[in-house]
Amino acid sequence: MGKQDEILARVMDLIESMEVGQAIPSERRLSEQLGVSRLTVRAALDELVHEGYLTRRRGSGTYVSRPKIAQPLTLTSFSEDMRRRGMVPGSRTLDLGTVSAGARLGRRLRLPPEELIVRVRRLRLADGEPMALEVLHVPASLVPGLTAADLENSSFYELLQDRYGVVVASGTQTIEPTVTNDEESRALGVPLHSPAFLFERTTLNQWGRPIEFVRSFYRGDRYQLVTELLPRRGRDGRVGLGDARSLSVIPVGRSTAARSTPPPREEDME
Amino acid sequence: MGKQDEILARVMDLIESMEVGQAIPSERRLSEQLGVSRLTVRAALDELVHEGYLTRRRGSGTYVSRPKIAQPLTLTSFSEDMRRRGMVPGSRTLDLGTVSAGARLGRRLRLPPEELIVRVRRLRLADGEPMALEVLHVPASLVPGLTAADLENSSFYELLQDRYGVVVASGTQTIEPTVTNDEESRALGVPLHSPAFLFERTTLNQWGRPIEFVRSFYRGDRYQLVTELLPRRGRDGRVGLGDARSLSVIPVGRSTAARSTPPPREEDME
DNA sequence: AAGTGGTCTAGACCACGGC
DNA sequence: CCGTGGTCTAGACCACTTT
Repeated sequence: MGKQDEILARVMDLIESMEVGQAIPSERRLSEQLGVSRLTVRAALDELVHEGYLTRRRGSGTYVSRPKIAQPLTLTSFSEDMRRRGMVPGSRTLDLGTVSAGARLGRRLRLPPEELIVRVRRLRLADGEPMALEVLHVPASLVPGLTAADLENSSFYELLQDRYGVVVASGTQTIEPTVTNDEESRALGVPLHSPAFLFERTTLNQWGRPIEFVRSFYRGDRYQLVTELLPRRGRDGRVGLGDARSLSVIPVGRSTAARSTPPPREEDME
Repeated sequence: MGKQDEILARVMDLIESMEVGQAIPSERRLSEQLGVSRLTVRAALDELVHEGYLTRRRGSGTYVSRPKIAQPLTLTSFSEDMRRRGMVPGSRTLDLGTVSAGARLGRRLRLPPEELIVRVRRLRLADGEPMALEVLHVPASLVPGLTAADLENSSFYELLQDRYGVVVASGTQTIEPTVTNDEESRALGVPLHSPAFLFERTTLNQWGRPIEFVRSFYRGDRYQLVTELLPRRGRDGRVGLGDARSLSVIPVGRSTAARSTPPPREEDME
């Protein structure tokens, strides 16, 4: 564990005992008090600024920011995301079984087609309402003895780490627009052919081996992606909008009423 | 312009003259050759690594990477994005007119409802094929004398900066899944009720004043969002997948054939 | 053993904000 | 004016990869 991480934790504690808008001690003061160089302090603060906990004002100071409404979410932990939004997360396992991978899944998980995988379909709920339908695929050899109950009460990633010693290290996720089919509509409680996000995520462990492949259907009427666009100097010195950092998935809306097909949306601006 | 930016440009030039997989000079050598400290070199390389041009291997060296298939795109410059994909971008202005803002647009652009705005509908093409339908709204006072021809041949942001002295500084973009309506289907050449991304972007200048509000409909059969998920230590020291950095918009597929409604998609894994 | 990236140090100058 | 964040320097040690 580097000093930077230690500093980060210390400052995080400090922030939590402070009011929004208050200035934290200056970088020089912190480096002195904590016995590290200013650069080390800065590196730690950089992270907290990037994550939205702090705001810097040149010539003035560094301030505790209100956790942004569109605070970056993990894209991976549904439960934590919902809790951060003040909603009560839930999970209902629809079915769980072992099947052979087949060609397509084998390719995604880099397994021979005859290898066994555990396939779990589950419904993700927020405040009791269906938000997403998730189909999880994991090599069966990785999770011996996995039951539906295991998934109801704890994070799958925590389970992987604590019980199976599997550590997630990286992943890739693609996002597409789609419309719900018959089965998805029923599960999510939306009209047939409603707009939805299709997330496909492949997760790797520390050695680059695929751990899981997940397909999730998120209700389009309750989910929005938000990105903040930051300025970026072009190669020619020009300024434009660049990196889309801090992609957030935010639940929106409240209506539970059934809708017609195709679902209404805010009319075009005229 | 800081030294870091100069170094960045120098290294960028260097990279372009090298083969993928070759190692660039070590950080120490670069700092010596370029007459700056190693930290400055590192800061510059950090950016290039973040943008995917370079890969670091500890104990070994820093290598030119193949521009990733899912190289981070700007989300804002359609033309540049398409060129990076090796496609020929195009733009066809469907109509351009001046209307009063009204309540909703006025709110988005922070203008009184009676204020005039320029509204432009244009089709974005790649290799001659429609990819997206874009509706652009700009306060009329910002862009006096704007014509359809202006938009055909140059980037709108370049135009803003060069002719009108308006500098984009930040922005927020939301992304939703939707289905195309009648008009959008015709414009994009896809069946009615095809899945599509709806991007809504509000762009601000350096003083936080809204410059533009853009609604774009991207064909769901040609576009995918890709995010890389990076590990992130939790506050409790646990490791999970965290920040979704480098959101990319990538065009996919090639088919131009009309499809049924609802459009087919890869069948569910079984 | 030599060279690499990863981290850290102690100090410096600059541009900017607020007094 | 002084204190702030933003940038840069020259040097150091470590863990790691390569030979």
